[in-house]
Amino acid sequence: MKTNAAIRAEDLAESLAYFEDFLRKKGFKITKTRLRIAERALSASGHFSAVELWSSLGDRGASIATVYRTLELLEEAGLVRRCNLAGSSGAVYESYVGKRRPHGHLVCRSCGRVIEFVSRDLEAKLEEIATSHGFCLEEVMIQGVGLCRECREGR
Amino acid sequence: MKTNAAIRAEDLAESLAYFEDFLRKKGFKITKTRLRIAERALSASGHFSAVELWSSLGDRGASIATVYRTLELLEEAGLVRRCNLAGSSGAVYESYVGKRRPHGHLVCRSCGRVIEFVSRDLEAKLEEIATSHGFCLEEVMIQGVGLCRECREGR
DNA sequence: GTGAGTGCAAATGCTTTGCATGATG
DNA sequence: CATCATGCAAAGCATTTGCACTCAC
Repeated sequence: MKTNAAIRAEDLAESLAYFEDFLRKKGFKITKTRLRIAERALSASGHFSAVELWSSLGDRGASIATVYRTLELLEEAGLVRRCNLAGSSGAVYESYVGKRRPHGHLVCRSCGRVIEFVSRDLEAKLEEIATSHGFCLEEVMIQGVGLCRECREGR
Repeated sequence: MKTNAAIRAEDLAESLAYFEDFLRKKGFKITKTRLRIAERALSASGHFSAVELWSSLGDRGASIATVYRTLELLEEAGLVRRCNLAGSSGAVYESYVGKRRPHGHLVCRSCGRVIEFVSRDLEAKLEEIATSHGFCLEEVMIQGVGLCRECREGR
């Protein structure tokens, strides 16, 4: 699992502090294991699976069960997003540190590359559609599947 | 599994004929089992899982393995779409008979209800974004998660 | 010290696969 | 009658759960 060199140390620290607050407010305990998992998850670049995160922690890091349990907490805290990218069998996660805005994904069905994009127009339009159905929109998942430039041009 | 009263018999027949053609062209065999599964899948209303389809066929219908294998063929033929709706653990499928246009879903996180919508604006916008990234868009999955009118108004 | 958190291993649920048998072109 | 399709059961994988032990508060 790659960690992001571009992530600002202060953003990470802020998010970790936020996570601690979240745990306190919910009456959950602040444990070394939770913080270890949170730090790794939040500083990840790109998308990662629970198993990838788990193995990147190495021995004595945490058990896979606890990784799943902690990722759920991080998601609840709004610090991490779980998404089902087309083509992958399981769920993948992404850190929201430094980019809280919702965004969409373009997934290349050939090389698996994921391109992220943000579009207020798209969000606004979907919000409008939801409202017209009396639906209260909380989360948006927009995904396009196809071929990226590199794969179209013969790699 | 519900079958759709609103589906037109001629649409279904046309799609089944198309599936047979597809099988012939690909050199696959046209078997009773495949046609049985196809007919049920194509005439379904709403979303259904492979297991739901399988159990709706009853004894002597088909094995679950063959249901999966046939759904894959139907998807390849473009007659059925497989989608990962938020909240459900496995994949669900939907028939494209009578509504070939791509469409999005609003999924209620409380009752699981799925509202379908079609928006050319949304599609066009996503197409535009993809193009600007040199990405060749083949398939679109748009999903909103939240609360439907009924659940917001206290069921 | 007490209850929540953790690791472990077993259980689960969905999906795929290997292989012997059966049906299709 | 040669293949491909099917059923069955077993395997696979991601994820969840039960339970005894450990740690944070």
